[in-house]
Amino acid sequence: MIIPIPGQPVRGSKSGQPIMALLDLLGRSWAMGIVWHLYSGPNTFRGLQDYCESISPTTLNTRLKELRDCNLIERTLEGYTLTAYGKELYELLEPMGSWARHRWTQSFKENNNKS
Amino acid sequence: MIIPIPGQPVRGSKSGQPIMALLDLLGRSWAMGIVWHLYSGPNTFRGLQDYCESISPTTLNTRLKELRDCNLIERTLEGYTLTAYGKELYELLEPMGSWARHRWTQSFKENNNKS
DNA sequence: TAGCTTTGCTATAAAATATGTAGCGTAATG
DNA sequence: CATTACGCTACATATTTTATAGCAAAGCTA
Repeated sequence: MIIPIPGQPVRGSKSGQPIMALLDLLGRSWAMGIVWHLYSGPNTFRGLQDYCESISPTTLNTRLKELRDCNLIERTLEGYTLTAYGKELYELLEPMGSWARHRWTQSFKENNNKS
Repeated sequence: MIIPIPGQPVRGSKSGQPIMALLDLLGRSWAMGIVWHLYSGPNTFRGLQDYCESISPTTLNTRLKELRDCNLIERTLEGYTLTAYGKELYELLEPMGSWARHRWTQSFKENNNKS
């Protein structure tokens, strides 16, 4: 699996615009979920496996490697942890949580009238 | 493919927490790229195909259906367009663009010293 | 120190998802 | 009519993810 690094061609962008590389990275299964979860504190491999109910160890390991290579997480004595960059990214992701709960959920209620 | 709707079980969350449903939806290939791109204006199926250099029509069509079912895009006379909800979501995504350019890119430069 | 448990992870096969290519039906244009 | 562009479907192939088993290393515990 190609590691999406800004400035290098990635899935969906030959120019390797940073945002495209980031969307590629975060678009892989479980990537955002891992970042989201680690914000609540460091966790072990098995702990993450439990959190991501249906992730396979193969995929978890692949994702962890990618996120490490992309400077978002690192390993410490306490387990996998968000780096400073990872925390910054989480903080950008966070507003999506309340938006999803309050606004997005609402949108499904408006559509009873649809076909 | 299961459409991730808040409140219903989705990939990675039996409880269907809205944020998990959203991460599932946006985590699918090209989903974020489509939202990102449509913010610059309505576009046609073929226009989106060109933008997403390597997407197949099959996947594009699947993704468009999902995004429509999830109230983020709709079809108008001008082509596919972000809904008001889609625009709100884009605005949450937008800060990631400059973060990727300025901060994330920087993180790769710091790591020359690594193994 | 021998056994048991936990942890991080690999191997492998099967299932799910995405790509690549061809091309159909419709509508507009000439 | 013929040509073109559009939205999309079909289908075979390739890639990615899951599911399951299990191994090697480290930490108890007796």
